[in-house]
Amino acid sequence: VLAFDGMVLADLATPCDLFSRAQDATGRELYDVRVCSQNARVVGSHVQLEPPYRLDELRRADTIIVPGGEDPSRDVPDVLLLELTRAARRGARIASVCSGAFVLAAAGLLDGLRATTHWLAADALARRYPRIEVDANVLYVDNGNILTSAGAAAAHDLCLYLVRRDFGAQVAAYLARCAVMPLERAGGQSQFIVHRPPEEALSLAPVLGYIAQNLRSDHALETIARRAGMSVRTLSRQFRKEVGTTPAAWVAAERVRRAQLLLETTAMSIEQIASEVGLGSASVLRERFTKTLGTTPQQYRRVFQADRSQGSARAV
DNA sequence: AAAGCTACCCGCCAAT
DNA sequence: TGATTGGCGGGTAGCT
Repeated sequence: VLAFDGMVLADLATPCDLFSRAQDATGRELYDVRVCSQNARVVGSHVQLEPPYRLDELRRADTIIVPGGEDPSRDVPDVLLLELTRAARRGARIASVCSGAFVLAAAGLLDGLRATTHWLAADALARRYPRIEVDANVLYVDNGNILTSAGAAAAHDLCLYLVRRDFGAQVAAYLARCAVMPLERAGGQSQFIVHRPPEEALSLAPVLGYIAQNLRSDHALETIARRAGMSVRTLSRQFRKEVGTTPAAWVAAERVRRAQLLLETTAMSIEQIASEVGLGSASVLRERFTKTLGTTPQQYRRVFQADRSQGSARAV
């Protein structure tokens, strides 16, 4: 994990905490986390740090995490960019958090790739580096060895994703539980972007509420449109504008989210839950579940319920 | 797992 | 003239 003057503390701390807490079934630590910096002392706006490693550590790292800087327009030292490009050339995995994408961009690592950053900085990134395809809607983007993620909390999502990639959903799910985080958040950044003033944003709220209350029943696009008092086409557009997704996608996500809740808090059978959330059968639930969360319902339940019965001896 | 089919999404355009 | 709406249809994601 790279530290540099002016970095955002949380962007640095989150990967450190999450990765170092990752362990397999036998309790073995899965990552060797090292914080490195150019100089012995790093100045943040609230703390001064003395990271134990220097930049040459970047030559050994399998994965390099680059935090965001408080001022993205501030130039990072050339030597740092040099080490990053060098690391990229030898095939190291490099991931940025928040405005750390600007550092990767400055090193030329994002040219021609899809990337994300904090939604407030997305325009600036796109303007400054036209060769990057900036997507402000997602929490993170995976290009294989080059990854970028959105604002501070998305560091959680990114790290959990990496752990899942490296060691599987079980390990990641345990970590998520420790951090009191969902394994995967649906909806991307767009759910946090304010699309319009609050009063107006309410226009779809009653319909959304109704659907959430009646998940069991069928929610065809046309039915929703009628309930909202607008045409199908207009509903689709309004939905995109206010909610950030499409109606069908939102309903589907809502069903899975409710299923998660029921798995965590009840002893209902998978079949019962499927019908409760409006999914045709247990197999449909299963498929939707693995597709969006990367775990099976049973696994999810086991992991999240085990926590309750054990107490939280290992929790934070 | 494969396949057919339905419903959805979204670009486009005309109407308001 | 610009903004919004509603309908159409092709391509397709997802359900049975």
